[in-house]
Amino acid sequence: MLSERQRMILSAIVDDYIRSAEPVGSRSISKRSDVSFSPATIRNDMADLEELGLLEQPHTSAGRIPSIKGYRYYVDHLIRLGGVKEQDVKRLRGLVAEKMNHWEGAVSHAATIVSQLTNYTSIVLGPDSFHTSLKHFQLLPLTETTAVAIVVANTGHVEHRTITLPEGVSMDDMRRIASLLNDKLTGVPFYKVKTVLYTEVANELSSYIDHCEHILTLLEDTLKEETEPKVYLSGATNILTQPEFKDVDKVKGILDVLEETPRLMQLFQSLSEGIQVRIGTENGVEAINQCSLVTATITADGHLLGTIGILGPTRMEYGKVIGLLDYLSGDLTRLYNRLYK
Amino acid sequence: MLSERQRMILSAIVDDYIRSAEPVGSRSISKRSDVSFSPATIRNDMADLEELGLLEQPHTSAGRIPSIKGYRYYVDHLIRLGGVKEQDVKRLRGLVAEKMNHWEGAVSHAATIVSQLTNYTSIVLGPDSFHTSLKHFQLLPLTETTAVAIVVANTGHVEHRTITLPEGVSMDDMRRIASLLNDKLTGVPFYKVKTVLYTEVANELSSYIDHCEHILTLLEDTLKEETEPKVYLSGATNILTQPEFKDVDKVKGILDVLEETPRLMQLFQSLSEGIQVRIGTENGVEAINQCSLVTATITADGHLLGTIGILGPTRMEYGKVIGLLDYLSGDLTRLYNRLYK
DNA sequence: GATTAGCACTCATGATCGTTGAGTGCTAAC
DNA sequence: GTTAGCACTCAACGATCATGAGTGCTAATC
Repeated sequence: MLSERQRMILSAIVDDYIRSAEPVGSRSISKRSDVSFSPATIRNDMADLEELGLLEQPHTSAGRIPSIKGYRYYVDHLIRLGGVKEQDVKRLRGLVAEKMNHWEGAVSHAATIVSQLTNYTSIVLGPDSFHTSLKHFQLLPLTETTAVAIVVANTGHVEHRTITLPEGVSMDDMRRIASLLNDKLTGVPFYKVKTVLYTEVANELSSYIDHCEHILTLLEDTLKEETEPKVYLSGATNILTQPEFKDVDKVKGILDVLEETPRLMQLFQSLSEGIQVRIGTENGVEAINQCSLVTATITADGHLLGTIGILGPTRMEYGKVIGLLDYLSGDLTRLYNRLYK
Repeated sequence: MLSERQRMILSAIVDDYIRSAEPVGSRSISKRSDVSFSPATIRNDMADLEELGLLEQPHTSAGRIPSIKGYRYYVDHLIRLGGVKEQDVKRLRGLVAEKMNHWEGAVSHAATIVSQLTNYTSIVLGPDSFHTSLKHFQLLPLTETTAVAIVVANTGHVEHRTITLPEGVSMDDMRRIASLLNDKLTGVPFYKVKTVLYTEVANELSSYIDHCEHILTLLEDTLKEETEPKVYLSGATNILTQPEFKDVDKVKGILDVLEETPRLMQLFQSLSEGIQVRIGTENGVEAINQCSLVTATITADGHLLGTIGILGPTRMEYGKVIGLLDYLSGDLTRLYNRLYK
């Protein structure tokens, strides 16, 4: 149980440290206009807060900085959400503007804008395979033995792949296969596609084609890429402007995670709906122990359409970021409804 | 005119500096087993080489490092091309392997492998609009008022975009437009598409549809994306392992260029065929004054199919990199021929 | 005339050491 | 419970100095 004054002090220390990136001393807090206690009083409370694990001291004669637990308390109990600035609203308006008729474009554009407005890194995930289904499958011949397979999802996302026809399978065969796939698979969610492929489709296919397995593997491969959500990244280098990341080696680890999509996806595992904040080690990824990730899900009638994440130092402007994400996720939901309803 | 000994000394300094990243002194050269001159002699030559602008001295009592002009001379006259190592060949083999039947996949995979083998950053450009043509155009309805436009290039590259139908234009109209486009545009190189669109297509279109201009702009927009070559980047963070880039601010500038595709493309302007080396300021881009870029074009019967670039510090292992690119561009050309001939 | 040994000189690097000042914890007074 | 006072701590900074790698020059040697 924290006293009112302790809460105020913790809040002040977090705010100050977020601004300055330097340990905060008792004197500088007592000087604030809204504070009427002497440094000594504040020191006592600071010692208590440190005992509770909410503050840390880099060394004996330095001020205090928030611990991860301290940030957590701040985010859960003390934070004041930042409104979105007038000028920022204007830029975001563009996303739902009349001319924007391209979901993927809007989403990736959102990533860019958010990273610019916050000066952090933004990571945006497209819809996952649980909530997208196959809309259309098509084969376009390129040469006599190659063709482009095109997979369209109900979100308008398109994935493609060049395939080489197996020996003994003609382009005509493939055309028939394509139309069979459209019959059987249209409307099927992607996570079920594999099952349907190996039951219903396999059955019919085996009746008039021999090299069944080979073709099925080929098709499965082609459809698999759709299963993984698309990732849009923006402002990856913003982390370099933060004073606590002046050290190249620290930064390397973080940028490496950003560069490898699978490791990046790991960060987004087991997120619940709405806005979520993960501070430092809470992320469970060694390399970004010193970063926080704020995520917001975009949903329309129960469907997860995507996730927006903002990655910055633990010393992140949580209030501003959460406010922005809250606003943005609403905007994107509206856009989605306009496009696909 | 450099004497034989001066050439040998320059070569030794470049080699040593590439390895160690530290200024090279006269003594360390004279110690090499293949050198039989005293440090004093070497010092005299070093002074001459410095006068010629081929070497530089960080400060009076330090050894010499190559200047940009020095690297240039080295690359043009002294370099010994590195063969490709057995184990590296094995990894590259995978690219042309039977199972690899996907040009874009191979190209992006090549980028990854090269960046790993060299520890530099690799940048791979897909075919540009001068050498690709439209293979197929298709519209797939998503909802009543939206559709996915899919553009397939003769390389197998696919670009897509969700469009909202203009008022008063039915899905049937669009279907007719799509079939008209396929008639008129199939086989047309992308750089000519815009012209054809506004002459031949516009003519016929206006005869049975009113809102002609709006639709044309929409189509032009859709096709435009294909005009810009795709960029694959890999190993962007490798630059962080170089000792001369321990400074975060230096690195930020470089990574920023890599993050923004248009600025990245600027680097590839006006490249001639074959392998080309651009050292430091020769790149003409402020932020990467301290980097070198080695590029190789991939061509098949006169068509530019792509470009592979390797970006590293000016202190780059030119011999190894050039050898690797030479090998790789041959491999990719073979792959292309197998896939599309 | 080219090469080399010898030597004085330069200068970045790194260690040592005292100074400074921000900040703390404790005690005693308010 | 709050605060003034004070001794104490310690990172950061700057000054000073030793070290040594490397140079340029001169004079001797091949």
